[in-house]
Formats: sequence, structure tokens, C-alpha cells
Amino acid sequence: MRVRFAPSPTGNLHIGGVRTALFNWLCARHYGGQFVLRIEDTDEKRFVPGAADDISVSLRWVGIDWDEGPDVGGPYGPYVQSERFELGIYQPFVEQLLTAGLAYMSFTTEEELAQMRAAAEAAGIKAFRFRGPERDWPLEQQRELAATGKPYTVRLKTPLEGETRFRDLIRGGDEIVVQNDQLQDIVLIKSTGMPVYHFAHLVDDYLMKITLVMRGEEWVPSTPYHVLLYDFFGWPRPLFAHLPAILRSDGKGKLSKRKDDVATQRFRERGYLPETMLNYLALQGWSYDGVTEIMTREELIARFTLERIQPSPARWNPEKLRDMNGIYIRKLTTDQLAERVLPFMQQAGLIGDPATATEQEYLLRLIPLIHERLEELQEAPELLEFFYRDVKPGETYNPTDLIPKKHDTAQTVAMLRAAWEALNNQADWTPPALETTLRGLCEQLSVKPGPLFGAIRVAVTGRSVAPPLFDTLAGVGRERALARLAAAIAALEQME
RNA sequence: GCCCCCAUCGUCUAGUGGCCUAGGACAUCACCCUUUCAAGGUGGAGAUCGCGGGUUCGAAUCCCGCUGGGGGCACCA
Repeated sequence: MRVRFAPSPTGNLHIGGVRTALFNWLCARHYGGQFVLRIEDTDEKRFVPGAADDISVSLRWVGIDWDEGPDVGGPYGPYVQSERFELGIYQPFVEQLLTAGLAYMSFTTEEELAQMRAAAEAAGIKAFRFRGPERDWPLEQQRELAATGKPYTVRLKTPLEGETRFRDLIRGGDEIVVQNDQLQDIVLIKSTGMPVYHFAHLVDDYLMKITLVMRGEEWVPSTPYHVLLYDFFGWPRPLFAHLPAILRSDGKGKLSKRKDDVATQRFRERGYLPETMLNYLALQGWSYDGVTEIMTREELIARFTLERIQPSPARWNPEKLRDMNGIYIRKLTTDQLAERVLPFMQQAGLIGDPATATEQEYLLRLIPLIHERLEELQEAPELLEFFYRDVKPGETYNPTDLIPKKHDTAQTVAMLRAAWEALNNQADWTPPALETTLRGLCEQLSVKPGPLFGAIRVAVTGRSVAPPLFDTLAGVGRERALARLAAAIAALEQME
């Protein structure tokens, strides 16, 4: 089996593209075969420099590799269509079609076409299907006119009657049947001489011996043209598998690059793990047994089968993705998580770049405190900030946050004073020792842990939600903890 | 408008004629754990399988129609 992923470098690779690549890759790896990466850059107008790199980087990031492609080469190269065009690879096939009378030169210009469409619409004809007058001309007549220098495109001479049918692996049952009078004479070669997708991809798939064409379902309506072309050439048709669309989370339409934040690299920036993306994306249109969801790369390869790809569309679910990322983060060891969190800390300016040994050690010590609270790595700097930057009542937090529910300022001051006293006498600054001391203080003051610990938490972290208190105190350190407590007490006294 | 595809809890999905009083996951609610938040545990609510006709002893599962949703109709891919 030979499959391929053939994106066009018109922008950043979005998540839907990765899904298509993933399914192709999974197929090649599961069934045994080659996965080819081919860049389809025949649209000079929409070409975006750097987009091809973004494609490679994004695919490699999630762990997809290819057996043949622009950078790794292969027996059917080159793997970039513009280069193939330069080599004249498509030309003989155009000639073949022309000579056989299966395609023709069309001299109707884009402007004329636009006018015809407008006129058709004005006349109430909703479906404008173009077929050029030259389709009935002898080839010689077409060539003569072309020789005068008049620009032309090459169009497919689609049959006027009959029907075209093909099967789709994912929509297993009946054949998809299209009446030929519903087709039109699509452009195969632009007036610039550059082939259009419909032609170029097909020639390349043939030359590269692709046996299964797996792509997004938006291609179903144009598959009749492709099938016609295979038959015209007398080439064996590949198998077709059109993947279900991924719909936007609100259900309104397909996920789109323009409307949604779905550039693959954006997920990386937000702290999604590649293993999460691979796993989640595999579940966009495929399922294993309806129960098992968390699967490694190897398990996905072993379990992936074409039969279990859904025909119905998947819906993008950011919450589920987030949840799954949390699961994968919790699977990491402290060392692994620290390593992955480090760049985010550096970007937030909390840790230097390069990080010193001390900084690395400190981070390693703090990681366990946030490990199971993290769902996106980008949240780490925010959760850890108070370990790195001072907290000041009235500046980084509101002093009234110190006062627990059903307590007043005076009571809070008394509690914090007692806490400061107790901690100031504390020699052993480890979590268990701190716990013994503070629990003892609760009994001594006959207050519940909730209010006391809450007040201390706000004083030391500047927030009411933070990791467990004793670990936090130990992490912040004796001197800073006492100073923050003192500052909190002072701020409250000032309020009275 | 025309053509094509799709249709099970709010969402994703299991289900391929009887194992379905429809299973799992996310989200949601409650309780437990608990110093806050998470994580974890337990439990709840949530789907007359879009609607209407068939076929069959029997249908979520097969057939037809309707409706709804999605996609396509470029010298873009």
C-alpha cells in the first residue's frame, strides 16, 4: 500500500491537515507500506514562503514521519510539484489527452467566463456549467489558434451523457453515482502552463504509484473528474477514502484556518503535548472499540483500521482535548514535565535562558506542586509566579482577600500574628514539620484549618487558590514567607 | 438553485436484525477525600436511536420518502 499527504503551502498547517496526514500515515504503518509527503504548490498566487517548512515541522512534532518526500527524497522524486513542472513531467500527459481528443484548448478568457456566469445568473440559471465551443474543433484548428499567441487553457472534455461512478472505502455500501450532465469541462492546465490540482495530483499519484487516495471529504464532488481522467488514460484507479470533515465546536460549518485558532503550532505554543495531539486527532473520525481512548503511538498503529473510520463528521471539542492533555501531563515524570515546562517559564521571564543549575533545581522542586493541576503547559508560569516574584498587599493582591469568611479584620490580624510567631520560631522548614506546627496552632487558637490556612495562603501567595499550603511554604522559603506574612499583617492593621 | 455526503445522550462515540431496561468518554450535578484549587473515588441526570412509512416473528441496525446538518459548484487546493 502506498499513500500520501499532499498539502499546498498556502499557510500554516492546521489541525485538520494533520488529521489527514495522520490517517494516511497510520494506514501505511498499520498495513505496511509507504507514506509519501508531496508539496502541491501549483498555485503561484497563494503560495506562502515558509509554509512548506511549517508543514514539515508540524508533522514531525506530532511524531509523523514519511518514507519519501521533499527533504528525504525517494525513487519518484522530486516531491514538489513546481519542481516537477520545471522538469516537464506533466507535458507529455497533456499532449496525450489532447491527441486522443479527451481534452481541448479553450480560448475563453477569465473575463469572458465571468461575464457568462453573470449573464447566466441574470437569466435565472443557477447552475452554470461551462463547456467550451472548441471541444468540437479539430485539434489542428486549436493548435493554429494557439500558434497565433492567443492564451489558452486546456480543459477536460467531459462526456455529455451517461454517468460516472466510484466507490469510497469509508462510505462502503453503494457506489457514488454522478450524472455526467452535472459535470463541466474543468481546467486542467492554466493559461500560464501550470497544471491545476485536478490534473497534477493525479499524474503524480499515478507516477508515484499511490494505491490509496485518502483525503478530506470536500474532494468527493470532484472525484468524478479524477475517475474520468484515470479511465481516459487507461490507468488503474486507486482506492478512494474520503475522511469526514471536522466541524467547528459550535457546529456551524467546518473548522477553518481563518475563523478558528487551529494552526498546529499554536497548540504547541499553548502547551499541548504532541502525544495528546496524536491521540486526540486519531479519534477525530476513527474509534477503536468505543471504550478505549488513551492510546500510544504504537497502540494506534497496531489498532488502526480503515473499516473503523466514520463517515459522519467529527466535531472539534477543545474541552476534551484539554482534558486529554491533562491526562498525558499526569503521565509524565517530574523530570519530564520540568523539561517541558522550562521553555514556558523562560518565555514568561521567570527563569533565565539558559537556565542556571539553581533555577533548574528549584523548578524541579516546584513541579510536583502543580503537576496534577496542569492542563496546558502555558498555565505553569501563572501557577508558579509567586514563587518567583514578590507578592505585595495592595499591589499584587487585595488585602481584604486575607480575611476569611465569617471573620473580621481584627481576628485575621490575630491569626496571622500567631502564625508569624509560630513560624518565626520554626527551625525545621519542611512540609511535615510545618504541618505539625500549624495544626497545633489551630488547636491553640481553636480555629478550623480552613480560615487559618486560607489567610496564610493569601498572605504568602497573594491568591486564594494555590497548591497545598505546607509545600507552598517550604517552596517559598522561610525568609520570604515570614516577610510576606509581616507585610500582610501590616496592611490589615493599616485598614483598621 | 443544482449535485454529493451524513444523521445514537449537550458533544464525540459503541452498536452491523434478537445479547439494548442502548455501553463508554468529555461537559454537567451531588457526595466522599480535603487547608483552597485540582487530581482521585462513588453516584445521578441526560438518547422514545431526527421524523414518517415499509421489510421482518423481531430494527438503532435493512429499504423508501421527508426533514435537518455538512460539503461542492474557480485558470484555489
